[in-house]
Amino acid sequence: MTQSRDPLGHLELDVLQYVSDHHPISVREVATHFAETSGQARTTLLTVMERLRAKGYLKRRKSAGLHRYTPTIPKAELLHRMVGDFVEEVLGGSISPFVAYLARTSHLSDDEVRKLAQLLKRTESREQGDGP
Amino acid sequence: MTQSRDPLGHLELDVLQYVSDHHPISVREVATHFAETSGQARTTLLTVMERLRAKGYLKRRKSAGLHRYTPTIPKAELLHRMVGDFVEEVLGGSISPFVAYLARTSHLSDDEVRKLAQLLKRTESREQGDGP
DNA sequence: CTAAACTGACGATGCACGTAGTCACTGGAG
DNA sequence: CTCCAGTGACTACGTGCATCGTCAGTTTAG
Repeated sequence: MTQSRDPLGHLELDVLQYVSDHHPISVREVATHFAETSGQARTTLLTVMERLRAKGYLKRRKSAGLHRYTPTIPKAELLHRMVGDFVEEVLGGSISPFVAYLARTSHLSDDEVRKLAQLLKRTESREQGDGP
Repeated sequence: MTQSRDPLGHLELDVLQYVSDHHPISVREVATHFAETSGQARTTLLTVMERLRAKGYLKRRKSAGLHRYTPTIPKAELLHRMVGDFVEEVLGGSISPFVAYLARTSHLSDDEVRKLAQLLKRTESREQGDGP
């Protein structure tokens, strides 16, 4: 059962994803990246990463005088959780809005939408998950 | 282009959706509902609804001594936006995680996943939207 | 070994949201 | 007309997240 998880803020999420794509990684490296792209200070990233660690999303290991961070769960799992949380909290457990979204953004034909809906029908109101 | 929108908090979202499903509706009615389900005070809902109005998600009209609220955009549009924002901000514009999610939660077969992925292929990296 | 550079723990500020109380206003009951 | 219940504007506070500065401890360059 979708165990309760600490929600993530926007930056926290970005950082977590970046770490997921580059682990193991040091605060400095993450900070450098975000300084260049969004302009935050090193300590901001340090704070965020520590929060992420406190929330259980990251772990770290001291090596050569500094800490290397790695995610506690693989990225695929992370994305899965986030999608699941979104479906659950925002869409109220229904994926229909997704089908509609996909239909619109990808300009599917009525027939394609029908096929898609049918393919996904069993998913409705059937939350479960997490293989090892 | 997905114009910038004020983000919504959890309660704001719930309220907006409830209003979307019951408009036009008064604060009292909304408050009664949330008082029963989640226990908030009337003024809390009033505050939230006014914030929602300030953000442009709701409008109101005085009628028979009180205000009736209605959404400024239809629910389908709202959901579409939220899904779009989620895909954009959290998934970085890629819907692949969704396909993976659907595949896992609905236990699609490899073949079904293949079909689904194919069906949605054109959507990848193709953000657009919003009719007038 | 000493000093410069780097690292991380803490503390502080600002804003958004959830939460709700107070108080003035108003429309309808008598 | 008067008074009460309902309504809404304002104000306020706690918490969470984004943001950094400071400062002390640790490495590493000379």
